[in-house]
Amino acid sequence: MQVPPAHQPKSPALTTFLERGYFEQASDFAAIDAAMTAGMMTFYVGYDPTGNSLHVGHLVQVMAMRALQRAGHRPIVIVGGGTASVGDPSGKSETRKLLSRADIEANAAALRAQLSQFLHFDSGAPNDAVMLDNADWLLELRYIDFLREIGRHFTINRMITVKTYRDRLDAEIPLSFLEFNYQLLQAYDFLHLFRHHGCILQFGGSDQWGNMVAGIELIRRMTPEGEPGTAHCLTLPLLTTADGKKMGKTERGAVWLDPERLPPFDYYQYWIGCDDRDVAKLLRIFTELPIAEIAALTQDGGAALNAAKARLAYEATRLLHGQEAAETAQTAARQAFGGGEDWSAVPELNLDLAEIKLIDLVTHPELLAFKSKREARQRIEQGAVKINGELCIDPARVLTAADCGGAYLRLQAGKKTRVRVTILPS
RNA sequence: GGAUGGGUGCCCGAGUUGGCCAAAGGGAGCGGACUGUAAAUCCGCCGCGUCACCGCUUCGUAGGUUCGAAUCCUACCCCAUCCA
Repeated sequence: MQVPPAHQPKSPALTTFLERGYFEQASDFAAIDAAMTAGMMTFYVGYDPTGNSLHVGHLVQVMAMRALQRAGHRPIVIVGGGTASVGDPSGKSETRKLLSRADIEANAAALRAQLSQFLHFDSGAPNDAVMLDNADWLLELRYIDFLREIGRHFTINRMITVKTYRDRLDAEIPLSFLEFNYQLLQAYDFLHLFRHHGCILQFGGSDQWGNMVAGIELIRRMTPEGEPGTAHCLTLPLLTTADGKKMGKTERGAVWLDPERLPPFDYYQYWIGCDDRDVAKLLRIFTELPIAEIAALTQDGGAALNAAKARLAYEATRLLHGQEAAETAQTAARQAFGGGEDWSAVPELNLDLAEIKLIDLVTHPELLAFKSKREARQRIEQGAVKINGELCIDPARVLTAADCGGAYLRLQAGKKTRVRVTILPS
């Protein structure tokens, strides 16, 4: 394990990694730098297809891949269709449930769609990203052959020193043989990619360190004398916010990249609501603004940071959802939170009703500004709700089409919720 | 398998001589004020409802005693530590 040397790396890609904050540690910093300097390098990142959407917590890795691809290197995205049926025990305190093939395939498709926002897969360039499913080579493995060829290179003595296994054993939480094999399979993935796709670098979160190193060692042992047998890995930092929480988690749940789960407007708001202390860091990691520009945006501090946050939110939203969505979100945010009256870009809620009580509106399942009527009543009475800019403290107030002033009603509930409501019986 | 301690609201954690307990305190969260859609601070809320002092459902699960139970009894489940 090496930390980056004091001197600057030679490759643009690694330079970017360092200055933007994607780098944590590497197996051999100088060798990776050399490989990146030499020309197009192939690297890979693995994903567990256990969910159908990525969230902001995954985004550092995505941005890092994007940076490397922009620097001319070739990403391979492994979707762990094979390993998902085993389950990575890393960072998990419990044995996880297994997924069906159909789920895995659907999740893989969703993953590819989201990554396509950040990486090019089909541009025709030599460094187009490639997505592979490790089920393609893992499922056909034959047990005895695998044991003889791969298993012989691993010692139990060494394997149980890996932190993720160590922790499980120390805590005496059952670690099944199935899960124990995860490391071998991931190492085998790396070997497969090394041999068949010329992949020499893997990166991932620091919880993947042990698995990645296992791959490097396997490759070294399996490579005949005289052939280049080096592979490398590096880890990305786990981001936390200034108040010590994991990036991308809010009380309302994860910050999803899927617009069906989290509309662009809310995605934009997530970024703009960040802590002052995090702005510069977030701009470096989640946007592609030049470092000098970021410095200029954030140098004044104080209220001037709001401009930087707006830029952060805009850029981050643009990368994920495109320019149009980003502009819409920006316009909507300025109107809704800046006291504007033109809410045409603000998210809307259409009600096919003649009338609705304020308390019912605010707890409407699609809005859920407050999670129960009891809470809603209290908040309304505390002055949390404004209708068309007017404070309304009567939970029983009845709203009709007349309140929409011909178009829509501007509802603000608490600090975050801004919705354009139309009440119109069909 | 045996012994002991323990399971309380989102989390931590009081409460177990039965009523004053919807349950102290802290944290998180939410709302308001102040600000800059930030932080800090202050005030308020923080089980649910057709809701000010009313009703309903909560203190591992299921029964029981009692006018009344988180608090007592019985069985069961789970957790921690120690012994075998």
